[in-house]
Amino acid sequence: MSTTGLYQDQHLEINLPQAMVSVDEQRLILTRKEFELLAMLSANEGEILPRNVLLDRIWGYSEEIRTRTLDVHIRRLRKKLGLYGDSYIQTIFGVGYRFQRFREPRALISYQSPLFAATA
Amino acid sequence: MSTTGLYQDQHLEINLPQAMVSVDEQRLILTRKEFELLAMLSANEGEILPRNVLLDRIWGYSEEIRTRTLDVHIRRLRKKLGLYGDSYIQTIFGVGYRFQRFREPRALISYQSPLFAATA
DNA sequence: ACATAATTTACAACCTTTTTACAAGTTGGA
DNA sequence: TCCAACTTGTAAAAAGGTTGTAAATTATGT
Repeated sequence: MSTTGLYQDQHLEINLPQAMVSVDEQRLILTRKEFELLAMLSANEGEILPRNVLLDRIWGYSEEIRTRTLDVHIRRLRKKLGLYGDSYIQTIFGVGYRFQRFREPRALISYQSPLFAATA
Repeated sequence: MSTTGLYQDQHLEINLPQAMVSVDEQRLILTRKEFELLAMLSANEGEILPRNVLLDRIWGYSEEIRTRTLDVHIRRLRKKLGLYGDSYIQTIFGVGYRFQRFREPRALISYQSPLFAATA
C-alpha cells in the first residue's frame, strides 16, 4: 500500500481514505473491525504483523489477554475476500499474519523423469 | 459534486444554486432540511460523513445530543428519491452516511458447471 | 505422537439503524 | 385572525448488524 492509501492489483482494490474495498469490481461491505484489520495489513504489504501487534493496535489488548478474536476476524475477512482470501492474507504460524499482493497462480509443471518413465 | 454545485447522472439531477432536484426528469419537492442534507451529502460524493458532523453542520447539535432526528430525515430523503434512495445514500454502520453516484446494477451471471450439467 | 496453534461454526449480548406514529411548530392565504 | 397544510423533532418498537467467546475440529512443528 502506498502513502496515498490506495492498493490495487488485478483483483483487489482498497481505497483507505474512502473506506472502499472491491474484489473483481464488486463492492465489498466490511464491518469496521474487518476494515481496520485489512487496512492495517494491507498498509504493511509484505510485512509480517505479529498477533500481539494487531491485537494491540486494533483492539487495544495487552499481551496477556488470550483470545481467538483476531483469528475469527481474519476468517471473516478472508471469507469476504472470496476466492482470493487465503492468498491475500497469509498465516505465519506461531507469529501472526501477512498481507501479500496477488500472485498469479503458477501452472503446475508435470515433470516425468525419464529414469522412471513407464515402460509400455 | 463539482464546484459548480451541480450533480448529474443517469437518474438524478441536483442543482444546488437553484435548489432543484429531479429524479428521472421529475421534479422533487424537498423540505429545507431534506435539501440541506442532500446538498451536504452530495457535495461530498463518495466521502463518509459521520453522524456528528451532519448533526453539527445541519442542526448545530453538539456531540452529546442523542437523537434519531438524522435517521428520520435520511429516511424521508431516501423515500423521496424513490427506487434509488437506498443506492444513493449508503449507511456506514456506526459511523454515518455517504452519498454515492448511481451504479448500474450488475447483471448476475449464471454459470452452470459442465460437470453438473443435466444429462437429458 | 505430542503439544501447541489456527480454523471454523455457532451463538448470545450488545449496539445501531429503521420504521411508524404522533404532537408541536411553522407558514401562507382567506 | 384563523384554518389548513406542511415541516420538524421525538419517542418507542421493530429490525438488523457487529462483535467477542466458547468449543470442536483441523493443522503444524518438533
